[in-house]
Amino acid sequence: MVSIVSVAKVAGVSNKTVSRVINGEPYVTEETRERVEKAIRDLGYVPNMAARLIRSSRSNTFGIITDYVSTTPYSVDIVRGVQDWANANGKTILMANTGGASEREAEIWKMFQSHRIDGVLYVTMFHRIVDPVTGDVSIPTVMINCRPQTNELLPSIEPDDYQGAQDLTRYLLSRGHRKIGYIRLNPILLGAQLRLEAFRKTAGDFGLAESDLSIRLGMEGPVGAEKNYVFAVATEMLQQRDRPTAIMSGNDEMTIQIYIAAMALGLRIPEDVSIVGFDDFRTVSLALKPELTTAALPYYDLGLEGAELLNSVVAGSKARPSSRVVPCKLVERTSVCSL
Amino acid sequence: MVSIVSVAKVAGVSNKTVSRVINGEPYVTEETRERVEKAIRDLGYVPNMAARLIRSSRSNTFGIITDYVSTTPYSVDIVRGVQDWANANGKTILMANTGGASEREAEIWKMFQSHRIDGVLYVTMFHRIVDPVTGDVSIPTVMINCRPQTNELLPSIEPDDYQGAQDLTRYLLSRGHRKIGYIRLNPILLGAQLRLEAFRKTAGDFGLAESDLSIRLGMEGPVGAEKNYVFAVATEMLQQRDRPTAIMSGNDEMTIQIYIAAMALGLRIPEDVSIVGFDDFRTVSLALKPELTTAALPYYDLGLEGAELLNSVVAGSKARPSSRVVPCKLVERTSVCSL
DNA sequence: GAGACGCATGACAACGTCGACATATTTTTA
DNA sequence: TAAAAATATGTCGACGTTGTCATGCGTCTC
Repeated sequence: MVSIVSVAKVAGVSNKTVSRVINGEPYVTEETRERVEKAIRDLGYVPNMAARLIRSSRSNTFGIITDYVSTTPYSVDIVRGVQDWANANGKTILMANTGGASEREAEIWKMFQSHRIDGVLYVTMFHRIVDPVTGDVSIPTVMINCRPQTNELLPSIEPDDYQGAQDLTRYLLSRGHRKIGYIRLNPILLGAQLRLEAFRKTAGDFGLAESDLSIRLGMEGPVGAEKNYVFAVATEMLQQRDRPTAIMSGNDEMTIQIYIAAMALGLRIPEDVSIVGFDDFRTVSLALKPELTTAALPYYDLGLEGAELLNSVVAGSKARPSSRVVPCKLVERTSVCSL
Repeated sequence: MVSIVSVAKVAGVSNKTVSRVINGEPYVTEETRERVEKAIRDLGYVPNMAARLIRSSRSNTFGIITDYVSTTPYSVDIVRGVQDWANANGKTILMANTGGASEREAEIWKMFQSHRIDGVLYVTMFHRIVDPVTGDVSIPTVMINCRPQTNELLPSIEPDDYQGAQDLTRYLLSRGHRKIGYIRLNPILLGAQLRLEAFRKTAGDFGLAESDLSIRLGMEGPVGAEKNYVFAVATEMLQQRDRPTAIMSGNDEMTIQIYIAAMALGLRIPEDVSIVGFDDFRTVSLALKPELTTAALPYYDLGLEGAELLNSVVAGSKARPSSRVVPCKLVERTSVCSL
């Protein structure tokens, strides 16, 4: 493998001078710089990060530790956000995935440490409360899409589920809907509670009675092996004499079943029932006809800002706000009509 | 940072002995071994990979380079497969994502080289023909879900789209369907051609005439900005007097629109139209009611086997078959009826 | 014209680990 | 019981890089 020494030999300078050129340090004549650069090109020299790390003990690498990538397609965008940030800022990304196993998690932290990672992004695929199992390894960490339970507060970045659901509820209210159904997400998800709470509160504040709200559970059970009641629940809800004029759904995925339930009953969307989702999972929200009005979860931004935040934590700026929340954006399409 | 030297000092042995313990080498008394292990635990020592690499020039790291992770939720499972393999075999994974930009791609190869990566997994999110832009960097490489165009044959692993579509077609034929509609994937995808070809050939061999097949284009245009005709095309197809009794869809995602089109016309699935998808993208295939019969793309296995193959390439076993194909599995659910 | 200064370069050590080789101790063998 | 072999441990240097310090040379200042 071609090293700094071979470059130095070819360029007829000391290896330190080559190092200077590589790192753009001052005090190198234009002429030597060119000679060195030519030698680098000719030999196809590429600096060895490992050697660099060993000297400087800064790896310029962040680790991402995720729970269930890809069992769920949702929040992969977080990872993309992180990668784009890393790319733009010359950092490298080491990725590992627990699959939900906590033994595995401790191993990963150890592995990260053995690579002398500068910081860790702890990413969950569902918005939830978790405690990282670090196995007595301590590396600067930022939590994305989740929040630590214990008080050893790690900084975190989360989506604003509450505000998203609030916006959607207000949107429905502003279109004149007064009887609204709500099909709940799996309650083990933090978003489920926040969204429901926002719905209840907003509708209540507006003046709707509990009886105007038809709230039903759509899913429950452990992640990856949920029981799914959505279709049945939606069918039931829409068969009521006094059926809601709009249904709000825990997420976009669930709206597929709501659409189908409605259509099977001969109801038109949105003329007979309006439907809104949550997430803006475009594979679904754009495939449904009429296209789905929903609240976009800011996954990509979560990743981007999480990396940024981690970077500042690593750089030593402390006294950071412990938790930051990123708003959801209402995406208006055509699944809601005005009454 | 605690190093092998500090451990040696605490345990009262030479650093070489510590090294021996860490690497499980023979010729260490049980007693010293225990003393060293205790010191390691007490100090929380973790070996420094960078230093190891610098000595042995084996990084034990694979790089994954992907095009569009997460613009599309499909093939993230490939990545999971790779990660699981890496995990089981003590390898580390460095991930980078081009976003489709080839300048970026060359940078990534350079970055990989600077980390002295052992091998690269070149992963595309759609089955297609590509030429890696390595920028004169050469590292052992395996292509997953794609195949190189030029003759500088890199080993590759691909899904068997042809066989998958063949199985689905046979399945429909065996249920008595004799007029079958087909809504095509975006033709820029390799899978689109293979699947269509298999459909045509299988139906033809069975004895169906071209006129029994109603083949229409569902999508076209550049990835990420496709034009989507599926809903319109499906509606049209189902309004024909002589409409097909079954529709085969380019992928599962498209079937959402087909379901909705059918239901909007008052047709029942599967009594009035049978529908099959492709991919087994479970967010869709399980959410649809009736649940979708489809062919599962072996993404996870692609990743697993790709990593395995790369490993053997790196280890120097050459003369490998240049391209391996992994079969798709037919997943029977309830969206098809027998006539 | 002598010291001070700025620039350009080089020599060398050190980072953490492990391979090659050396040495010390014990066990086996003839 | 001496020589040979096996076991246990240590010394030292090298991997590729960069930080520290030293050196050489030209220019400026008083």
